[in-house]
This record gives sequence, structure tokens and C-alpha cells, in this order.
Amino acid sequence: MAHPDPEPDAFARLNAEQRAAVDHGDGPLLVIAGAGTGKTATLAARVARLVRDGADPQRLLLLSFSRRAAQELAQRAGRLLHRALGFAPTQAAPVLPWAGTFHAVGARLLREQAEVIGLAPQFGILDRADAEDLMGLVRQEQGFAALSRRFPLKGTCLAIASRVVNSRCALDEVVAEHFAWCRGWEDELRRLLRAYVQEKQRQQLLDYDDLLLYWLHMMDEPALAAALGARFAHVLVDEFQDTNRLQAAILARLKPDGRGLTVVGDDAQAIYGFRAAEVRNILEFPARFDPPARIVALTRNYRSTQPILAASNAVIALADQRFAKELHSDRAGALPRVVSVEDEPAQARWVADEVLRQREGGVTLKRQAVLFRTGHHSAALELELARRDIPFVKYGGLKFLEAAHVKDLLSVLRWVQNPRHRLAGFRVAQLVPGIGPASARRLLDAMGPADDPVAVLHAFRPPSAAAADWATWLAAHDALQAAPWPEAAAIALRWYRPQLERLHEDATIRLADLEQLLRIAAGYGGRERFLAELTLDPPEASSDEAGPPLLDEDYLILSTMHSAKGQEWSAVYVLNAVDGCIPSDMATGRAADIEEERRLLHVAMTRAQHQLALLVPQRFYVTQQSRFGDRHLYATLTRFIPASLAPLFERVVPEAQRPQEGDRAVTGAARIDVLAAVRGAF
DNA sequence: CGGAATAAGCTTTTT
DNA sequence: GCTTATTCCG
Repeated sequence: MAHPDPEPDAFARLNAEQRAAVDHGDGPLLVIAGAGTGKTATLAARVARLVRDGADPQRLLLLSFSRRAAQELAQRAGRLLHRALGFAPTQAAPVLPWAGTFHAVGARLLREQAEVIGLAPQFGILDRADAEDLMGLVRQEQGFAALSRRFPLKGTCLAIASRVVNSRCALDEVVAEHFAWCRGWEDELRRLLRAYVQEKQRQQLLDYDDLLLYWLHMMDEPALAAALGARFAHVLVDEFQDTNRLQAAILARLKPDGRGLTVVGDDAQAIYGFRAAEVRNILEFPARFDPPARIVALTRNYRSTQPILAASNAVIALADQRFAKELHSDRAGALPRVVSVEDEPAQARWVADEVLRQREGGVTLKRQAVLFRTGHHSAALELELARRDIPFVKYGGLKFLEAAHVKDLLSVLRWVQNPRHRLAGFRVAQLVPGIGPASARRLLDAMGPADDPVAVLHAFRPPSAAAADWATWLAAHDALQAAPWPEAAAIALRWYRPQLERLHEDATIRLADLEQLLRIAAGYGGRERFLAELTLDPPEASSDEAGPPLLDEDYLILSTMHSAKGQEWSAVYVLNAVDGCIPSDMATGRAADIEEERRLLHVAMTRAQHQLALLVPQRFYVTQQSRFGDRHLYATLTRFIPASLAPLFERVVPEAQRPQEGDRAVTGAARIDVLAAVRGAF
């Protein structure tokens, strides 16, 4: 049934290329969409067009790779749908219930089909930190921790497991290709990973990779695969260049003949190779079908000025392999700048100055962003911004859920929900004064195989020194088990609070985090949903930073280059555009890794609409390589901008950034005081 | 046995 | 600087 009265304007702004993608019929479709070419708008318009022509929104599956992209797409499609269907302004936008990341959708389908595939419906989801802890536990229990020759650490073991699953390659191959320093341990690793899988199943836990792997295996059953494939009339995949072999396999089973399958991506923006993303997925997509998939390329850029685009094009043109395409724009503007500064503090000062200058020129803070390769590259800038009272929000930084106190409280809730959650139990038991690893292990060993683990918990006899505190915990456990949501969360915190104060100096700050967690908890219908969704969609940052700015307040964006994908800002500053940072010296081993770093810089540069500045500190400090000791490095402009590209950039060496030796502290102090005085005048 | 003190290694990007 | 494994002491 077609909806009546569609509003024609909803599609009026599409160009010919975009319209071709939107109007394409049922056959497999590949949209190659360069940066800033209206990829999300096109995908959203296609969704709206499908619904306008009678598709049921319930039966559209929109898969994305990151949470941010998923959210953005669902929102824009909703808005467009609203207009395309001619809804009144007061009517709520239609909902697309099946829009989300691969992982979130996988979790939902598995939860729904759990009974059929022999999975406990209340299965828990391990985030990476939890998975690492579990791996560590298994690693130790299997005796790999105490070998004479150094065995890979838990994080490395998990990374290997993850790559095996996501790339669908054999373990030996993965170790040889990507973890060369672990060669010789293949057999032990195999044993460890098997034990890890067994342990997860025993505790009814799935890690991130399992959400995809179980989904794939669920569709080994032809009847289930057919049912799920038929259920979703259209499957649309965003950021296809960042999907891995496992995700491609899932799609192949969902839509074997490609009918109803649309994928959108840009090989020049493939930056998730470290997660086993496979660019070949997009390069080889058309030929997978007979007849081959239709290819539509979007090359008209609506975001950036021509000088910014010319520089970005030139950077990516030096890459080895790609779908050659030249983006074009007809907006004029200034050349991107390469700014030399003395060191990282000077870099921070220059950026802060420039951000304020732009703001005076009418560019709000929210329309400016500072991008960097790794989370800690922004440390000096964060200090400078705090000193000047410039509010900011950082993406890709310290994770709320990784803070010890948050993990503690969540473990309490998880253990009560699932008494077989050994990891949570291990953590919680040791919070009781007088219980250490040995007692905790004794308890959990007894609970693990028991038919009624809770009975074992009550029968447990702790060391006599711990008796009183243990009884307190048991009382809290029982109260928690009986309490409705969200009271249960409050009970958990009431029990945890004395432990927090005993264990942490800065208990007050941490308590604020937990109170925030409690508020978040209240927004969910129940413990189960809360725990599951928190893992897949966690809050951004811990509140022990500057404090989350109010929503209506203006703030500067700080983001890793990875988290910046799909975003755009009027002015963009790229920190540390030097060799060693981009490309990261972690990634200079293999040619493919360096190529990925090149694309990463390309992604960062193409975020800018009007102003782009690449910062080059002449000197920067390297810590964390204790073998060599902390030291200064004399840095040079990134190799991705060789001398031949110089005409496309303006070189800037600010006078103010070259203070006499010894002047620096004075200069800095004066600047701050003046600004503070001016602010104080109002 | 539990917990503090000491020694040693490693370090990105995200679901 | 941060985590993890080992050693030492109560």
C-alpha cells in the first residue's frame, strides 16, 4: 500500500547521482560515496523512497558500523520519512525499529531467537574490558601466566581471538600475519582460546565478537536464514568499507541473491583494518552477484571548499590502490594551513587562540573541532582549554564503564542477575573486606557447577575475619534480588558505598559517577535491559573530567580521527601532523598499515568545511617507552604531505610561538590573566 | 591466607 | 604512567 499525499520536496534537492541511488529498484546496489557527498542524506532518502512506495518500516534493516553513524542515519531517515509521507508537523516522526550497529542488531536477534538456538535468553554481554578480565582469568587458570618463557598478555590473547573470529582466518595465519611476536605459541593459544569459549558458554556470556559469530551460525540453519531474510524486505548497510569478513558472511546469508541489499561506502575512508575490516568487501561486492550489482558513484562534494578538497584529494591520490575518483566542489576559500609550533604546549596555545579568534568571527565552538590520532594527544590542549574556560566535549576518550568503581557496581548487579557470572562474582567477592583472590576462587569454584549456585553462596563459609562483612553482603544480595527496578540499583550502591570509601581516596568524585549511573539506570525498564544496553550503548565519558556541558551551552569538539568519521565542522584543527603520530609509529611496520594511516589523515582533512589547519610541533615529548627513557623527538611534517604538495598548503610560522627561552611562563601567565579579567567584567 | 611492596613489561584507533 | 606478576611480611 502506497502512502497518500507524499511531499514532492523531500527529494527535490538530490542531484542526478544521488537520485539514481534513491530510485534504484530491488537488485543489489553499491553506492560509492566520497567524503562529504551526501552519503547519509542519500541513504536516508532511499529509505524514505522505499517507505513511500509501500515498504513497511518494520521490515527495513539499517546496519551501521559505529553507534554514532547508526544514530545519525536513523534520525535523518526518520525526519525525511516524516516529510516524504506528508505527516503534519505535530505528528511524531515514524520509527525505524531495526536501525543500529551490527552488534546491537545481532544482540537483539539473538535474544529473540535464544530458545531456538539453545542460548540462555538472559545471556550477558561482555564489553572489551570484561572480556579481557575473563581472558586473564582463564589464562591464569590454564597455567599460562607462570611459564618460564613470556606468554602473550590477556589483551593480546583477546585481540588474536577477535581477529580470528572477525577475519574468519585460521589462528596460525592470524598469528603469523599480525602477531608475529607471538609465533611459537600457536598450540597454547589454541588451547587457551578454546577454554575461553568454554568459560563464556558456562557463564552464559557473549563478547562483542560472539554477537556476530552466533548470528552467523544461527543462519547455518536454512529455515532460520530464510525466515530472517524474508523478514527484512530491504537491508541497507552504511560504512560498508569498514565491515569485516564475518559481517560480509552474515549479509550473504541474509540476502544470498542480493535482492533488497544496498551497501554504501568509500574505500578511501577505510580506517578500521585493525578490527579486521576488509576493503575487499566493497571492491569485490559487485561481482558477487549475477547479474553484478549496480554501482552508483557520488563525487559532488557539498561540504568543503575547493582548496581543502584539492589538498585532501592530493593526499589520497598518493595511495596505492583505490577506486580512483576525484571529488569536486565549487566553493572558494583559503588554502589549508600547515602551522609550525615549537612544542605541544605551544600547539595547545595556538589552537586555543585560533578557536577564540574564529568564534569572534561568528563560528561557534560547536562548529569547530580538534582532531588527533590517539586519545592522549589532546592532553596538553585539554589543560589549556580548562585554564581558559573554554568548554569542550571529548569523543573517544576515557570510558565511563572502564572506571574501576563503575565496574564494581555493575558487577554487583550482574552477579545478582546471573549467579554463574564468574567474573562479576570474582570481582564482587573480593570487595568484601577479608576476602581475597583465594577465598573468592574457592567460592566461585563451588558455585560454578552447582545446580543452585545461590544456595552455595549462602552456605559459603568465609575466613573468620570476614564473617561480619560477608553477612552484610549476603543481606544486600537477597534484598537486591527481591527488589524491583530501579530500587535494586540503589540497594547495590548502598552496600557498595562503604567499600568505595574504604578502597579509594577520591571516593566523593567516584560517588558522583555512580549517582549518575543510578539516574541512567532509572531510565531503563529493568535490570536485564539496563545491563545489556549499557554494554552496547554506553554513556560517553566519566564525570570526573570537566563535567558534561549543558546541552544548550556552546562547546568545542575534541575527537579522535576515528570517531570523527561521518562528521563535519566549519573549522578543523589536526594536532600532531607529524611522522610518528600520523602515521603512528605503532603502525609503520607493514605497508598496508601505513596506507590505512594515509586514509585516516584523508578522513581528518575532509571533515573541514571552510578552515583547515594542520599543526606541526617541532619538538614533542615521548613518554611510555621506558626502555629508552622519556625523551624529546624532533618531528617533521607527516610523510603524507611531501614537498610536491607544498603549493596546496599555506605554511605558517607564528611569531608569537617563538618566545625567547625563559619568556614562556611569563607569556602564558599574562595571557590567562587578561582573559580572566575581561571575562570578569560581565 | 591476605594484602602490601616490589619488579617488570607495555602502551592506537572501536563494537 | 599503568597494569600484572612475584615476593615478602603480618
